[in-house]
Amino acid sequence: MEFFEKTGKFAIGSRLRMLNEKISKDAPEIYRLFNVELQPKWFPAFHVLSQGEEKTITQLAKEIGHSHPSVSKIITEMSKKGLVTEKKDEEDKRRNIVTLTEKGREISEKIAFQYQDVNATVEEMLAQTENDLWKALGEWEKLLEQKSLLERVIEKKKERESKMVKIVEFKPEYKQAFRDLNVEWINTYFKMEAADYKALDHPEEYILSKGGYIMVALLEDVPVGVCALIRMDDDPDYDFELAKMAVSPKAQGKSIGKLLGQAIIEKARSVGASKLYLGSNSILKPAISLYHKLGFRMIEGRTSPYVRANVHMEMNLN
Amino acid sequence: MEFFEKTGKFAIGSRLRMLNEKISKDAPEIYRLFNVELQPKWFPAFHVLSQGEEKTITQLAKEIGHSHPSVSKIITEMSKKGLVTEKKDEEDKRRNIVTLTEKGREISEKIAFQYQDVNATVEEMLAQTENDLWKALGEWEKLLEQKSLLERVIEKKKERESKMVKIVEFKPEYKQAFRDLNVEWINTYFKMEAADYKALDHPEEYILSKGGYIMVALLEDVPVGVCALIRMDDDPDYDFELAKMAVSPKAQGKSIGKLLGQAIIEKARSVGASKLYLGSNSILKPAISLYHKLGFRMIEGRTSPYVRANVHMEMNLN
DNA sequence: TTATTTTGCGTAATCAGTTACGTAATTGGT
DNA sequence: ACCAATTACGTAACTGATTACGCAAAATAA
Repeated sequence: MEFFEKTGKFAIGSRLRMLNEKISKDAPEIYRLFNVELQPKWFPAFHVLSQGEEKTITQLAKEIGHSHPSVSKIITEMSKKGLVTEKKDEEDKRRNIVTLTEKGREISEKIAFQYQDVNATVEEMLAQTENDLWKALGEWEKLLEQKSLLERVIEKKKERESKMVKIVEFKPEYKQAFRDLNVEWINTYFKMEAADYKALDHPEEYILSKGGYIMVALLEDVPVGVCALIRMDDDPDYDFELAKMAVSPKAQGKSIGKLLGQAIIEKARSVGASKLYLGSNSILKPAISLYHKLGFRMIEGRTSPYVRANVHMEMNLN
Repeated sequence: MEFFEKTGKFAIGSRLRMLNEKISKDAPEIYRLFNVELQPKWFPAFHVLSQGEEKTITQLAKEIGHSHPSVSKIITEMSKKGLVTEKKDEEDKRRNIVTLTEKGREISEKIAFQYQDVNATVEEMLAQTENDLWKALGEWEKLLEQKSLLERVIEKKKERESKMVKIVEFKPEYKQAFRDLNVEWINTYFKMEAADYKALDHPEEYILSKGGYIMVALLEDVPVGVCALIRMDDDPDYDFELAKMAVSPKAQGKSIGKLLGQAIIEKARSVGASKLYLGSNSILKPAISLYHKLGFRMIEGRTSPYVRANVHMEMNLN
């Protein structure tokens, strides 16, 4: 299919489907060729049963990787053709125990040649190709077991998007964004406090001029996240408080908080700080989890000028 | 899936289907993740249209490798969502010309990132495997284009079965089979003639004792085909007539005729014959085609003791 | 022991594709 | 110039799978 060469890997699902279709279109003919009165779709269940043991519907479903209603239907069909018998389990009356009949066993012998020839054909085809389809399928099954395609795509998306985010130092033109982004999230969870207004309305005066820092995350040159490092003159244990971290809800899911956090910690380190403090609230689970990832640890028995702070964390920079 | 390791290559169809299923289960989520209001099944048609040109239903179907009713449905659905417009071709009023709308074009821009991320994800997965699934799929498509799975299996079957056929010299115990196999086919197409009875009822007397030969094809020690080499004393041009070739209808499709023919020609050669004759009838197309394959050429203007012979062939053994 | 949860499995609805078929328009052969 | 064959495409029926749902039996918890 030329189409696939043009669309690229995006269409791998379609491609699998179409190859499967080409192959399974021949399947009924092949059964007819060998005079085996079996529908191709019966094969997986039939094959498991022909190993000799009796099985329940759900056991079969699990082994062949189908849904149980699918197996249920298949077994009813085979039962009608006299290939299997169903009987209720005496001990557990919900169970439907399926066994191959005499006729079923005869067919399973007859199918051996077909099995052998098809296998040999496929092996021959595999030998004629450079890339082993069979092994490749196995490898993909394993990869997808470890992590689904969706999860992988989510990661890729984040990776790309976080590459588009730039972290820069505060400039006067970001003053409005610094205020707005913070006001937005504070108001969704809490109420603005006096200390908030001071710092957010006058960042130069209350943060920067006192030796603090503000970093801004830009997405396509638009500020979408901010974070501040505020000098702590009142407590000699700490150099800075990490505060005023806010990310626009529109830019969520791009690891912007993480990037900002990493950048601001790097900044603290570069100016010689050795210990940081931060106050947060226990209802902000994702934020606290982020702080943990950045290297902060919980501490007990501190107070903060903010009413909303009921969780206290610190981080050593050495 | 452990199941596939147990069943072997026979289940390659199932395996393709299941991998496809795992992948396509994630597809709608991925579209949602990127905020693209497109159904996964629309993608192939959508992608072709987003290349810019307008297309008819059948053109689309051919390009994406679906049936036209499938495309027809997909286009109606997309049309309802305002992604495409349909309009009748003025020149050929049967044609339904499909174009992307403004909204469709917007989505096609939005999808670019999704496309890019999914592609990158798949590439990454391919890089993590030893056997390249993508290339393998391409190779299989090519192989199946050249020769379908069914054709390949038929060949394999013949190959195996012809290995089970043994060609042996005549023994008295095969006398009945020699007669029955010939009577059966002669009576289905023609009527038995006097010359037939002579040779078939008394092969020792009329064939072997005059320096002729009979070969028998055995399938699991049961005679399923016979063929004779009859001395031609009346015509100095030829050493033998190849005659009385008969294969049981139950054993058709196993190249038994070919094996018998090759064996008897080999026999003729080994006893120093240099030219063979045979007479047949023009309605026996497969037989004549077999004689051609064995090396016989048509000749004109001969007669034969058999009424049914209206085709005459010969073969040089040098 | 009794109430709740889990399990086994059958039925119904849905889904994404297919083949079969019918109709109308166009093309081609005589 | 006309009749037959071919083409475009929509509708309907079918297919092989799935998810959703519900009931009864068994297992578990209170």
